[in-house]
Amino acid sequence: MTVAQRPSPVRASKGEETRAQILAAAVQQASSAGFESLTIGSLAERTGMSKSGLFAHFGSKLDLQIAALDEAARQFTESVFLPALKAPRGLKRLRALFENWLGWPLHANLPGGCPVDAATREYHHQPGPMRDAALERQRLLDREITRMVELAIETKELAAQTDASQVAFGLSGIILAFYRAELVHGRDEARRHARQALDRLIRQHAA
Amino acid sequence: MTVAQRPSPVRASKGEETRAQILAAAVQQASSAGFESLTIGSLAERTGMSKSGLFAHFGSKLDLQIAALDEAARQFTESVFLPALKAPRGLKRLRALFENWLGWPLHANLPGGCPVDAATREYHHQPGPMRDAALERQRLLDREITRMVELAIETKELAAQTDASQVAFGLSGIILAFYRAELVHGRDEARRHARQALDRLIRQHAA
DNA sequence: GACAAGCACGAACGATCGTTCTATTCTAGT
DNA sequence: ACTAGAATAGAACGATCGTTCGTGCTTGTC
Repeated sequence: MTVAQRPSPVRASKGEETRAQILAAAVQQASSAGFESLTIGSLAERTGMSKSGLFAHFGSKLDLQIAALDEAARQFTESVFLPALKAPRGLKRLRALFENWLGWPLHANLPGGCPVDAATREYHHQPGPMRDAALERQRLLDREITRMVELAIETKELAAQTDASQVAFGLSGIILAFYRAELVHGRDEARRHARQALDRLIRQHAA
Repeated sequence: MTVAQRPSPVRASKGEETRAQILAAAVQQASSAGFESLTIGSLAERTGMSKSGLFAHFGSKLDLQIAALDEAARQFTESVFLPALKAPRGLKRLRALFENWLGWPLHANLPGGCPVDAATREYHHQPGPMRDAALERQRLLDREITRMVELAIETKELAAQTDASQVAFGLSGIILAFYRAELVHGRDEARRHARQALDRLIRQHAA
């Protein structure tokens, strides 16, 4: 969920190509069943490779998990964050981010919602590289969102005394509640509630 | 002169007692590492039992997981929901529920937040008894919260035209954002943001 | 004190886990 | 076209998974 880190070359080598395929499958599986479900065996079957052949691309299960987390963050940046930057700074951009975010799991075929969120929940109590990586991503994300809110203050669309981090808190709550409501009440009702909640949040802090 | 030697006044049978101990450990572990991490072996080590001895209490891993989910829901009802019912209906009760909820994971030593939430995320894409049970719990919870909001409308503390389910959506978002912010920014800041978000939510729908 | 029932243990099962080897196939630069 | 190195497969390892089975303790009842 941060800035892109690797521009893709024109033609990747065979190895990098299959590695990318593996990671794509890994992200999907992690989204729906958690990063701990990323077993070498199941992933090998899913991609039609041998266990050892797949394993050789990463060297250890932990490295595979971290690579999958990075890939999930990269996808988020690519599908949600960067497109929002095309909108003019301020509320328009904030709303664009929000809409991209709501549609992301469906569009990217990530049935379990944001994988980084899943990882954060999964590892927050188990010290180690996965926990560190997930929390770092979340911090970065928070910083980006807060910055976007600050831009909306600078454009005077939000009141000058607005607490940007408080708005970011509210925004993350709407997204999280949306993912939950999507499961409990269905997509349409979840969208309706989420949009209304965002409108109310913005209205409340409007200049 | 028969000495009735009963260690505790109302003592459940030995079996039920150890079963309860196992479930208590299971709920804690599920909270921090997910229900899929509930392996017979690790749970046996944690409780100082043998694998087969522990296993005999449940008959299958699935039954153990479901029992753990039920126990988590029972704990939530006992520690969060029922105490709130002592407050007078309306906003007071809603606020009591909210405060109990915020403090629950810490007080109940559930480092990973609400286990039912964790289960919902973990299984929502894998059809089966766990998914069904988790979603059913969430629906029940939503109904209870919505009902509490409706009571606050009846007491005229909230506006008559308030959409109770929308307020319930907002409330769940605040709770979810709180759990997340607790990990990313620490408990104090998370509490501050959560309380202010609740105040704003209530003010917005106040009569 | 005998006896049935409830309860826990230890050993073992097949399956799968992550990982390490060696061997074979394929790709890419010349 | 040749070849060095990258990429993949296959077999096997010890560990752990969920589960079964047979056995021995406890416990409460006659």
